[in-house]
Amino acid sequence: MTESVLLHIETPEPFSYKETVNYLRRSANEPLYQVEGDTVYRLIPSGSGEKPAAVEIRESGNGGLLVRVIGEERVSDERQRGIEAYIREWFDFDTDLLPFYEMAEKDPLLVHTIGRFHGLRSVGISDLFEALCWGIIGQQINLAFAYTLKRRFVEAYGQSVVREGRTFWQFPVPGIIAALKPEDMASMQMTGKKSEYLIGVAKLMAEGSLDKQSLLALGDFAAIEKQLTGIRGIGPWTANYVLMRCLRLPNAFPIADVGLHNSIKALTGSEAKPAISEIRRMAEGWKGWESYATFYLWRILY
DNA sequence: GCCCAGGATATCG
DNA sequence: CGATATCATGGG
Repeated sequence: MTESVLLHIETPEPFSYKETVNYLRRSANEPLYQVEGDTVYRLIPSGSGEKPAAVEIRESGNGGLLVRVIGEERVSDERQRGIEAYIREWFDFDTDLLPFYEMAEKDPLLVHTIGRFHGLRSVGISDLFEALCWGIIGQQINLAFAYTLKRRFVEAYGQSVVREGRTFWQFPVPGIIAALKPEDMASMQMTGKKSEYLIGVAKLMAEGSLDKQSLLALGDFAAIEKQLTGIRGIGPWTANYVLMRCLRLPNAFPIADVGLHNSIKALTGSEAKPAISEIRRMAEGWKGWESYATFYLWRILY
């Protein structure tokens, strides 16, 4: 085994590592992390100029997470803090789940999910470009195919490092995608529209007119949503998906999501998928927790 | 072969 | 403004 450094990260209450890994395991085609047994491997970006850290994450025997930084014999305190902060954000450690559970206990749709997935936290997508691209890629196609496209996209335009025989992929940076033409992505079965949207978003980010910090600085939910939906290829669903997974706004709500509809349909035993107006009624008690409700409902089917 | 998929946009009435 | 057509490709 190569040299490595071990870090320990405290976990909040409640938190289920098992449910988190179950979520991460849902596609074997996920290119940005790998799950083997109960161990997770991925790259974690570092500060400007520094190379990303290749890490192995598992559950520590006496609570908490054990993170092994692979291939580094020494990791500065600052780098350690960066890795810890990344993981805390990825698994949403700073949210107090108890109010959500109190609300969900009285909700006919959510009550079953919070028992079944107890301790699951909303897994995030820290990188804005990745979150936007993943939303665009996932539009109107089934998830299995979406993962196939994502893998092809990452392996075609992303960078990778090899540690201990394992390949770690990094999501492509906007500058690379901004220089492409839609035809370049045709061979990976990316449709013309998706390619066009991906390149458009990449250009905005590469030229500096779109970034996570500026969006968050807008403060107001509606203002951020409006800025996103003003971008070609980003409608209400994608905007709310990104607000939820990347900007971590608790009231983000991709209400038009087909997966959400199918989960509700299954839970209610209904013949047909619910109308948007019905969902809006069912979600009246979710105020401030729409994002978590959606994440938990997704877990029923995916 | 058919229906559906973690939608968005353009167009029409 | 709300409804409808079109896109575009694989999964099951």
